[in-house]
Amino acid sequence: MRMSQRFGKTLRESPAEAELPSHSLMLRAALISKVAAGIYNYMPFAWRSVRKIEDIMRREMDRITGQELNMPVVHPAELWQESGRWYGVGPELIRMKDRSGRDMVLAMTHEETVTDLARRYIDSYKQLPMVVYHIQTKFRDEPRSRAGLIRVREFIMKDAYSFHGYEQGLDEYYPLMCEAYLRICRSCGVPVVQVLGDVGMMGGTNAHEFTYLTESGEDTLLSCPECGYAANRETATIEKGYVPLGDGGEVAGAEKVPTPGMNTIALVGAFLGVDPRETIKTMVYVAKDEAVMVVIRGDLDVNEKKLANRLGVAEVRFAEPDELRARGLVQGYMSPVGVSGMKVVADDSLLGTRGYVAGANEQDFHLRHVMPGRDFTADLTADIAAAREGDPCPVCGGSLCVRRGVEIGNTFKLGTRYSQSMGAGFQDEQGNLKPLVMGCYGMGVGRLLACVIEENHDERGIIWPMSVTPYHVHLVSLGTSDRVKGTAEGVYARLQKIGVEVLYDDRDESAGVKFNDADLLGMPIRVTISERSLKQGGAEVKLRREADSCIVGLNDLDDTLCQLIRKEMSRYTPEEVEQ
RNA sequence: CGGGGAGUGGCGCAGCUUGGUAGCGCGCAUGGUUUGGGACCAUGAGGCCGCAGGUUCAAGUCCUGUCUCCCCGACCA
Repeated sequence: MRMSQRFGKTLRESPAEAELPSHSLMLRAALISKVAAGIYNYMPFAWRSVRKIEDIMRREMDRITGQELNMPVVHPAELWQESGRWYGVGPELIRMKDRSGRDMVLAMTHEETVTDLARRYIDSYKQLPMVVYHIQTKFRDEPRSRAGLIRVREFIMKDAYSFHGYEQGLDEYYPLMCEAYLRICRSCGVPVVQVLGDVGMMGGTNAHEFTYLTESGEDTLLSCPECGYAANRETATIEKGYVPLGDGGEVAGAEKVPTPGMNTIALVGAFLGVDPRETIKTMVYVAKDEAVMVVIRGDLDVNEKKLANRLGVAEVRFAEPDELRARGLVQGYMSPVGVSGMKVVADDSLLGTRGYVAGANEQDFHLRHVMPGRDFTADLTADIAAAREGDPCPVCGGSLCVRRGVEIGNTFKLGTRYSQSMGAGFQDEQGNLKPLVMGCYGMGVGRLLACVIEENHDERGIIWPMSVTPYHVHLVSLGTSDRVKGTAEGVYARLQKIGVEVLYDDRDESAGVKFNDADLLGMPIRVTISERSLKQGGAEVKLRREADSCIVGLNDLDDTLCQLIRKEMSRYTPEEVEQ
């Protein structure tokens, strides 16, 4: 490729809209160009990288028996009505009508279409397991796009789907996919951590996210530096410990005590001389118009996402003060003791026999010796506690850290969520009709590209990993003499002939312009041919990621470059990644 | 959807307070001199100042509405 003919040119200044390095560099290097909020053109250089990333994904999917196919972007609404998501998913699903008035949707994911395929073509256990994938456009009308390609509305995704006869089959296959995901990211020069994820609206039983850790990420996760435990904030658990009875005796009967003005856990605890762990915190949430009383040990906080999941609703909100008053509840002095007509959800931190301080449902009064199970009963007891910085790790008890990251991929054990609603079954060895057990696995191509740059750049520009670089070599000629130009042209032709991907800066620009563009564009190897280099014996060869350069004789140049490319490439060849 | 900010040649910005010929840098075109870290000189091209109303003799500038974009939050497989 000749720079003089390149479609797209570099910018000296970063466009005002860019905040993240990856966004700014992609705009300055003319890798992407915005069409609308969250909708981008991929320019030729970026597209070359995209294709290489896709090929890495293909390699890894094929390696674990994936079969590539292609499913459409526009789906008939019927499929989504069958799965139920036509009714459950909000405005992020673009709905439209075709010319005959038929309801259609723009694909935001492909569980429906792939399940439709499975029910047509999978009949027997003999065909299982079956794994298909495609790399294709998705559209999600997100409320807010941000940060260039990190979060967009239209994007390319590699999504794979596996079909199994039994849970056990999925359990056996699932780790292979996780390993493939780690290998893909490693091959692209992006370090990721595998974290426990929330199953969210996808349904299913088990999920992981593959997250690139960066402060500018939008995902929050908790990780344990001691043992490596890592989980999304929405699903992270903590070791809550059990608070034994102070005196080891029996729990006395509940006793009302005056606590004037003590309307927070901290105030009550200090006033009565008890640890917050010996108190019950009571809140009222509203889930789908139903008020729910939520209790948790006083030192802990409620994770609203966990609570919503437990209640089977999309979201919960804090009850308004007048909603509390309408039920005769006094803010700051609430508890489930003596309250009827409301569902009570208790965090499992309140399990066990001991007395707590709780509200008396009366202004300026609390109760001592309140015992869950005796003085009130919960309709549902579950883990609804929020994991916070410094909380004990559920695995080893170490101190959890809050980290931010970008979710590049995710894996789900879907189970029979879609096969059941859409009637995708198979016959087992006994001839019984069973629903297919499914897994689904997504990975964002553009997002991964953005993370490649986010991870691999310096203040001068991009530093492409050899595995996904648009071109292997950036050939720069300096000066306009026939000798220099002729030599550079010859090298350009020869390298192309032996299969090296060369970007040749043949422009009549000053050295500064060319070097700065080379640094910004970031090809891993730069080859400079000038009067000076020829005088020194050949061409100057420099790695983008290193400061030093060396002179290589023109006769040795081809071999040297091929070796260098191979060596650089090997840095991104995945070894077996431990599960 | 809530809070904040911004729309002026391709990019970065000034001009708006106090209405009166639309400017600067980069980029682009042509000619010349340059050529190892964003060269220089000269001459040019390119803008319904987001859009629509209104006020005014006169609106980039004042008023109203509207659209779009960015950031934070909510949301998000």
